[in-house]
Amino acid sequence: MTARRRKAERPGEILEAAFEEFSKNGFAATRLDDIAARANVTKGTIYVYYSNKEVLFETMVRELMTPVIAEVEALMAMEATDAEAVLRAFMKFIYANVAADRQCLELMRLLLLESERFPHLSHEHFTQFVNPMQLKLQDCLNELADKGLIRKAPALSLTDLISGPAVALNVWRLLFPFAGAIDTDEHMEAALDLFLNGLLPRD
Amino acid sequence: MTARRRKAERPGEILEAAFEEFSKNGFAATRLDDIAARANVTKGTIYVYYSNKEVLFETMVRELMTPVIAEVEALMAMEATDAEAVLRAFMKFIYANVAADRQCLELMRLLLLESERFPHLSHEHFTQFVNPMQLKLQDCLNELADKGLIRKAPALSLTDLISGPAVALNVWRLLFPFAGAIDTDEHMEAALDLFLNGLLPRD
DNA sequence: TCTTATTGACTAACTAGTCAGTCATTAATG
DNA sequence: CATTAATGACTGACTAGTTAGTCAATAAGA
Repeated sequence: MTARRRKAERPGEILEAAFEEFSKNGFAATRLDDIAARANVTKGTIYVYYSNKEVLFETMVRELMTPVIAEVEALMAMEATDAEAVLRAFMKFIYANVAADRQCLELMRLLLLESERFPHLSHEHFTQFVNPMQLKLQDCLNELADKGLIRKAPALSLTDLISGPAVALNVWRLLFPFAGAIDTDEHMEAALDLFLNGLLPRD
Repeated sequence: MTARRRKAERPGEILEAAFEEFSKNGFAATRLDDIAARANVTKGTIYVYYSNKEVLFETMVRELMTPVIAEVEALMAMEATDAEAVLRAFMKFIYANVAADRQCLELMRLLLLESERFPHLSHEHFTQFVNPMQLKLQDCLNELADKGLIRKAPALSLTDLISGPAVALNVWRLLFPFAGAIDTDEHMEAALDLFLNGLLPRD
């Protein structure tokens, strides 16, 4: 491995190690020496690439947020012609970006955890990801309701209900990792069916 | 204020202060001196009542959990004779214990936050509160389905979907306190209607 | 040889936990 | 009732340990 190659890879390796350590212990309880050890460097090296602990943390969290934000664009093309299709697309998107892998999981934990120290991180996440999606979903639901394709239910004004199952699944996994694994697709299909048809019998 | 009266009130005052500081900064980033200052004592006094920082934290969290656990008993008497009544009772209970006040809110944040350092706390919360409730809800849903009062939907095997809205509301408030306030009752009624009737039009 | 990534020993600051001492209150004594 | 002794809640200065951040020295590649 040449020195140049190492230099190109170091920042990523350090971010990876930082993710593991920060998501295990949170910002304050994580030692830079531990991150360094996990990345197979020493603390000094970290300071070559990141000016301090806070910058390292923020960079790491932003790294987690990037792929999420990129996908929002695609969703904006959605047309409200079929209730199930719209709902399925949104829920797929939400599950994929909230409850899909450990990185999503830990992103939420970190945002919750450090919202006091890094308030602008959750604010960014809101303006770049959550809010645009909610607004688009609101539009679609309104349009579907106007066309008579869905009921004019009180839930229509609370779009967060649609993302509820994915968020709750995430929290469940974070809080109770010892409880059995839940299949993400099954969870989503169940939620979708519940939202479309409700529990009361249909004739 | 006599010395004896002070002695009776100190532990509670310290717990109160500990709640404020810990929920603001988490375990590691909270200074005992700050807790002491908030409780209008000095650090030494804290050690008169609590043997160390971890014990103080655990005592404080358990204090938050007690009222929640006490209420579970009442729910166990529920009979599955009416779908809406059952669902409303459960959701009322869940919203009341998950999203009602700041203490519920912060309890969840703290459990999420410190699940690595204090795993037995979330485990306790699970066995004493979450799991009993889920089992009871499962029973009720099964019975309602057997009686034909609700559809045999896939959601029936995923009882966490029912608590989803309350959990999601909680997360929403923790993550995005800057977003406008959401009325808890309205939220619950919307969720209830969504769960019972679904979005698709009914004839 | 020269450049540059990396090291690791160092410091400066911070904080959990300790403990000898203070002082207001209460109880005992004359 | 007045004085003294005992109590125990509380203090705050101190120690010991930890960790973010620095920088002169080193080693490895070009």
